[in-house]
Parts: sequence; structure tokens; C-alpha cells
Amino acid sequence: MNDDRQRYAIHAAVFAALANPTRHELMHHLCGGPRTPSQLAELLAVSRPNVSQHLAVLQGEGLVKRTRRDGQVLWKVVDPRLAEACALIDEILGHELALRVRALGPER
Amino acid sequence: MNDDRQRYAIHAAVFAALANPTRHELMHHLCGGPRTPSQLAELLAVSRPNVSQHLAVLQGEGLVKRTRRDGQVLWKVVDPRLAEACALIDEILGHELALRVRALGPER
DNA sequence: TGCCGAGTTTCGCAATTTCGCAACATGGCA
DNA sequence: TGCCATGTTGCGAAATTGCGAAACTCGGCA
Repeated sequence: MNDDRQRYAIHAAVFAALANPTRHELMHHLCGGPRTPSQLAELLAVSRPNVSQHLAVLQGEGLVKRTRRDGQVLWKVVDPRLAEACALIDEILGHELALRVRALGPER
Repeated sequence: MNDDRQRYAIHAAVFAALANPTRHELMHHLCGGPRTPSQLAELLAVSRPNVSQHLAVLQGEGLVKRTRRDGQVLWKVVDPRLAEACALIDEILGHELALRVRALGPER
């Protein structure tokens, strides 16, 4: 039972890594292929240090990994199936999420 | 593109609801069937107010809903497929998560 | 060697989250 | 009606998170 507690904590930590809009967007772009921190910073319109910080969080949960090629740093997702998992949750909550997106539009 | 920003934010909010060990455990138990706050408090060994607070967060993200039957309050998951989604992520990160559970044991 | 750009780390602060505790609401029952 | 168990809400303190700014590391190159 205590073992379960640990599993819940670790599992929750993985979700926490994805529980941030910036990191979610990072994962989305990385699922499309490897990217350099500079590219990501420009895509997301955030500072490079910020990108590094978020990538470090994702790496800490084993979601992305860092590689070097041709002198530049490339970050990539560990398992492309992660995109499928996100899509599945998207589908399950699809109706509701879609409604909320639309509801948010005119509000803000 | 701004629309995407909103989607990322909303999607991240759903993950944030599951980014807490207590709430994760709540969802796990609720996936097994409807439960009362008192039952959940006893199962998780946390206070009833705490259970209510976490359930409110989950409800806020549209993951659980509250019903009344026979004079008692019953909480249930909105869509049982949520358990499948969690299982999928579990499978994808399975090896790594399992390793971390084992690694955490002797360390702490 | 010295310079330069890419990438990362550290630091400080504002905002958010979590939880225990107390108070408040609500429904069944004698 | 009054009592009691069940649920929920409000509040304050402690811990955590997110981000900008500054500093540091590391390769490549003249």
C-alpha cells in the first residue's frame, strides 16, 4: 500500500511536468521532431533561459532527452507515443475541452 | 495561433488537476466506482475537508461529478475511459516509472 | 590566445498551491 | 424541535512554482 503511494506520487509528478502551458507547447513542438532551444524560444516567444528551465523539468521526468549533433544541441521526445497519449486524453475530454475553448473565446 | 495558446492552457489545466498524488489516488479509487467523501477520506487517510477540496478541483476540470442517492453524496468519474488514458501513459513510461519506484525505495 | 554566440544555471521575488483547523450548511432521526 | 453525522467553505501559514535578469559554461573560429 505504501508502494502505491509512491506510484501515485511519481505518476503525479509526470503529470505535473505537463501541467504547464509552456511545457505542454514545448512537448507539442518536440513531438514534431527534434528542435534546438533557440528554435523553441522563437516558436513559443519566450526567453531562452525559460526554455532551458522547462526542458530541464521535462527531462527530469524522463519525457525528453538532450542530444548533440553538428555542434548544436537538439532536444527530442523520449517516446513519440506520448503524442498519442495526449491525443487520447484530448479525445476523451474532447467535447468538454472544445466547449471550454469556445466559451473562453468571447470572454477574454 | 492564439487559439492554440488557449488550448495549451486548458489542456495543461486538466493535467494540473491530476498533478497531485492525492488527487491521482482519488481518481484511481473513483475509477473503481462511485464513493462518498467519507469513504475516500478513510481510503486515503486524509481529512474530509481535504477530500472535498481536491474533489472540487477535479470537478472544476470536468473530471468528476457529484450526485445524490439515498441521502448520501456520491462522487463519480465523468468518463471511465480516463482510467484507460492513465494506463496508457503508465505503459508508455512504464519501464522508466517502474525503475523509479524501485530506485526510490532504498534511497528514501 | 581572445572573442562570440548558443545554452544553461543561479538568484530573487511575486503568485500559486496545499493543508490543517475552525466554522458553516444540510439532511435524517428520536 | 433539537441532536448528530456528513459535507463543504473560509482562512492563515508553509511550501512550491514560474519567470526575468544576471552570471557562468562551452565550442568554434579568426
